[in-house]
Amino acid sequence: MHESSPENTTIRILLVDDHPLVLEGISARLESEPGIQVIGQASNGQEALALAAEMNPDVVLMDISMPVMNGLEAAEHFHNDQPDVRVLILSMHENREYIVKMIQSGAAGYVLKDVSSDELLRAIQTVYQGGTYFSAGASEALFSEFGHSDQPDKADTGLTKREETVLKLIAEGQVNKEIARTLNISVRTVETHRQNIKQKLNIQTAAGLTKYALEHNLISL
Amino acid sequence: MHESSPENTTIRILLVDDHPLVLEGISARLESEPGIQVIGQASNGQEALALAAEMNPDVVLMDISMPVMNGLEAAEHFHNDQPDVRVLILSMHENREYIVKMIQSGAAGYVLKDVSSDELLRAIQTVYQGGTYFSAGASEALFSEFGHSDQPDKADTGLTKREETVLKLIAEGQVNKEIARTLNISVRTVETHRQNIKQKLNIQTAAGLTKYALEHNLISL
DNA sequence: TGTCGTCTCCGTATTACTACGTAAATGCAT
DNA sequence: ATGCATTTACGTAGTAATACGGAGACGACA
Repeated sequence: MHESSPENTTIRILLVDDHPLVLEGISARLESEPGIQVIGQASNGQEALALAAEMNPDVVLMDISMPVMNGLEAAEHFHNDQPDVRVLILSMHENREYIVKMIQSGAAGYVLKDVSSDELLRAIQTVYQGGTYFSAGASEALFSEFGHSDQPDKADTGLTKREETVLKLIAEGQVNKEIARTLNISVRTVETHRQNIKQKLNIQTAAGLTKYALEHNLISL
Repeated sequence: MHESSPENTTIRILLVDDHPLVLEGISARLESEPGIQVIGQASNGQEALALAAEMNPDVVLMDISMPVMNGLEAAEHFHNDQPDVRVLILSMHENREYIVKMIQSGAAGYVLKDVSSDELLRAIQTVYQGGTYFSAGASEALFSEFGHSDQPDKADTGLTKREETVLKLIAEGQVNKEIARTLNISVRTVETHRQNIKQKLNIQTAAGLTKYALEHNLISL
């Protein structure tokens, strides 16, 4: 990882935002902090990637919505091409989808644009040290989903219990004959269930059924 | 939320750990910090809940494994009964299951016991302000599960490029005829690919192929 | 140059699945 | 007890997929 005593080291930051005003504002706030150095600015993801390759920043502080290449794509590229760079997203969107996507794209943190400079500083230090930071709104949005919404909530499929059972077995890759043996019913019955399921879900292929089952948390990988 | 300038406010902390030594050590380290005040100590979850009800701490810094009532249960109780209290878990376990469970129980953060006091301080401030904090090891463990973690790591499948392409289409639910049209090849060719794929992967059904494709991140839901 | 792997295509026979339909037994609710 | 959904099962016909097989074109690499 990085240094063991980060407060003694200067964290080199690349700022990425398509609004010059925002860029300047944040830059000014950060520059006044000891231990923080803004080594570059970019106005879109493409620029950011190029600049980062040159300057090798510790942390990229980046907006999501940008022209040319948005923060999402950029984060992915960073993650693949320059994995040492920690990407901290600075966004106005409190949208769960966004946040989850960002994390999946390899971002190390997500702070909302209404945070105090104090909190922003802390976020930067956190991600710099390898941690993960979500500001209040972000973490609420995030964990209300997978966190403590108790169950992986099996959505209502409109299927009967038996049909769900059959669907699971299909999704797991069993053929009708195996399913019949498993459930101690005839192959014909399995076929009937299979038909009904496909009809109800409007899905044509076995592969599609598996995908459906996974999407709806009937089975897991 | 709380104060807007937290560095001017004293964060009142309740320490919970069943090892007196750990309790003292952390207490000493934290007390030397301005802005932090350890207002109480408890040696198990039950004590912690009782003490917290009296003293109304801002942050509960708590171990997981404890006698009488462990951190998990305690966190749940805090979440339900004293939701204003921010629970920060201090654990030696880097186990994903643990971390996920803690979050589901309403913990606001999870730091490993090997963190620096500097990082611990930052974690405390973060959760105090309503954020979520995971130290490096914790966030790695956490997000390797539900997100993406490091790479979507398209594992080596032993399949050729063409076969992977076909597999993707199969997994998406296309039938051979559609795949043939999509790729501008004959149905027979698709069949051949399909056979080779199944043979290589030792999978019998289309559903199984879909599952495989998902497991190996060839497609996503 | 020659071999190897890949991609392409086809034939034949068999098996699995689909699309329709029918219908009996069961359990649950009104 | 009657009605309704569910689960079970079968018939027939057709389509899709599989299990074998062979084979030509092409590029990479030795």
